[in-house]
Amino acid sequence: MTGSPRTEAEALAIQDALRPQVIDAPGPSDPATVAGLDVAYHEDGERLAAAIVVLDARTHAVLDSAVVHGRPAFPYVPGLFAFREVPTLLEALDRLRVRPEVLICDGHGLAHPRRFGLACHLGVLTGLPSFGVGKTPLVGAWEPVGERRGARSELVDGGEVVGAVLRTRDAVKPVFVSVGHRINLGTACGLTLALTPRFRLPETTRAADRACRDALAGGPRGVTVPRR
DNA sequence: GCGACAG
DNA sequence: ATCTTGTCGC
Repeated sequence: MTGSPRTEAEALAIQDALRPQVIDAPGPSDPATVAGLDVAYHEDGERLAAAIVVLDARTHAVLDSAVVHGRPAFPYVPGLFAFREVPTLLEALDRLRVRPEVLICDGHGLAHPRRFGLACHLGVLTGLPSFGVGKTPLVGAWEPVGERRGARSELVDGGEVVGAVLRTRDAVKPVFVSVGHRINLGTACGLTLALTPRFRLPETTRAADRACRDALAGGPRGVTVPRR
């Protein structure tokens, strides 16, 4: 009942079954390792590459990584997005040698129409603390966010706080942070800020994004840059 | 009915 | 997601 769905109705049933398993806990505010997860799609829409990169939480040095090629497991439907990428991401997670303490996903967690976005899904399936950092909103409304890095505003949907709109760089478009599993919003925002010393997106997300894009392109070859 | 809609 | 460098505005 929790495998890959064939229809939207099955997907909704799986979300309903897994949602009660989300655990509300403080989470590790000072983890030793953090992992970034991301997926890149081939233009043919038939192939994808999923990457997970584990970083030292303090130095941001790469400790481990895994990239797996696969196929989208479900069509793209807002709200059911996780079903596309979860199977391949879980495979990549199995290949890691270093078990990360926190998963940082490219997408939302509770900031989802049924409170079960990708970050919740991966958290419940792996049992690991997780949260999501999205570049654009899926649900919710918020008050204008202060222009300085660190400023945040509550992301509210259906009368409840489902996440935070967080400014990670001065005067740069904010990101959308939401809890996935076994971590709270304050901890998630703190980790997000610790991972954005220079860019809008967390170093974890950037590292995973690079890894899966490189893999799709055929992998880095030597030190030379592709020529005309 | 019309738009919005993570990646 | 992906197509994509320089350009417009403050």
